[in-house]
Amino acid sequence: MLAMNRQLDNESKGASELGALERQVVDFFVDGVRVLGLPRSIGEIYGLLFISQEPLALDDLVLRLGISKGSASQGLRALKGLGAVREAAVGEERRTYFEPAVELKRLVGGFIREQIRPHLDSGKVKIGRLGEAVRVEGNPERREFLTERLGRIEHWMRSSGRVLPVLQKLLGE
Amino acid sequence: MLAMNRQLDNESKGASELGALERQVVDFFVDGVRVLGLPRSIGEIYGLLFISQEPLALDDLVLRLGISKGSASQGLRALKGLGAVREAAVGEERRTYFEPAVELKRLVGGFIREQIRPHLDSGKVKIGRLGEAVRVEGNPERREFLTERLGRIEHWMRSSGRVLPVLQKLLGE
DNA sequence: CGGGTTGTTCAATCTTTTTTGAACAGCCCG
DNA sequence: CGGGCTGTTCAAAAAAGATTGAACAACCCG
Repeated sequence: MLAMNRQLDNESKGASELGALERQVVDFFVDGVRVLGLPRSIGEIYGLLFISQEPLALDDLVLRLGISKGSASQGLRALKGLGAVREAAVGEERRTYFEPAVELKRLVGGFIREQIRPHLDSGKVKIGRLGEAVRVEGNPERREFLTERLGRIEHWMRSSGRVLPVLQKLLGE
Repeated sequence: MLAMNRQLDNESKGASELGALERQVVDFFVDGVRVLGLPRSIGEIYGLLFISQEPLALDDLVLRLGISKGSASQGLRALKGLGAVREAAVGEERRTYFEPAVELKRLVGGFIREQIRPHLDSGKVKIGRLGEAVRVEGNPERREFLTERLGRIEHWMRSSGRVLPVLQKLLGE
């Protein structure tokens, strides 16, 4: 019944549309996440949560952003995985409400953990395999060159690995 | 005529195909640039240059990677813009040859300059405009909330701006 | 149970981005 | 000039990626 009132309100009063300010904030985050290689819907969801004073449920996102239930569900999952969104403790309702994590440290940490680390790690594996290939290279001059280049990549990866924690620390303030 | 010989050679001897090791390195970079949100062809081009002892010309890339002249041209332009590739001084030939920049510092610097900075800057502009919208918000409680959130974004952006130079320095070794 | 509500999954569809290739601009040299 | 290279541009095609929506699982409560 409560839910129905909410729905009717939204339909009739146009509360489902975003205000100008909300639109701007959402767009800001859409741009933001694009830089990070994440899909638009994720930026929209996070943006709306970010500018909402109250936690929102999946249906709110669907209604106000005009996206599908599927997108909202997947977007929320991804955001939870990144630690960018968490479930909010809201009254006795059955549905779950979400609120944004707003500490830069946490956001950056989640992104590094989910998006950067895995790539660094799989990269290390690939480079390891490459080492084999280089060792069996016949031509000594070529082998020396390859060794140098490969060593350089390894060095890059080590540097990157060392930099990430520093990054997190610096952004933690 | 020379060019024709080259082509015949490539067709007949298969010199145009990548060896196993080259293929692996190219794939490694394809993955790498994808993380950065750059297209596959750019990873291929940089990867092949990286593992080649000699500088390569546009036609070499087309031939060996099996990509179109258009892709090679655009990819090289982007890589030049990033400072990831430079023209190599090669004998008296008319065509221009390219070699990779292999210093992490330079690569990261170029990426920050071309991809990150512009987004940070345009973000700042957008947030500035948002400030206006917040100041005219009628409801004081809402206005206070918005001010807090907006301040948080501004703080994020300042932190990010401060971190970039540190990043570059750390990766410079 | 059974109907209502909340949320998930995934094949099909739509959108966006990348690649292609043909036309062309510029240059060099006979 | 004119023909042969080298490289660029950009509209069209292809590929990659995101979104939709309908089917379905899981729960809750009378």
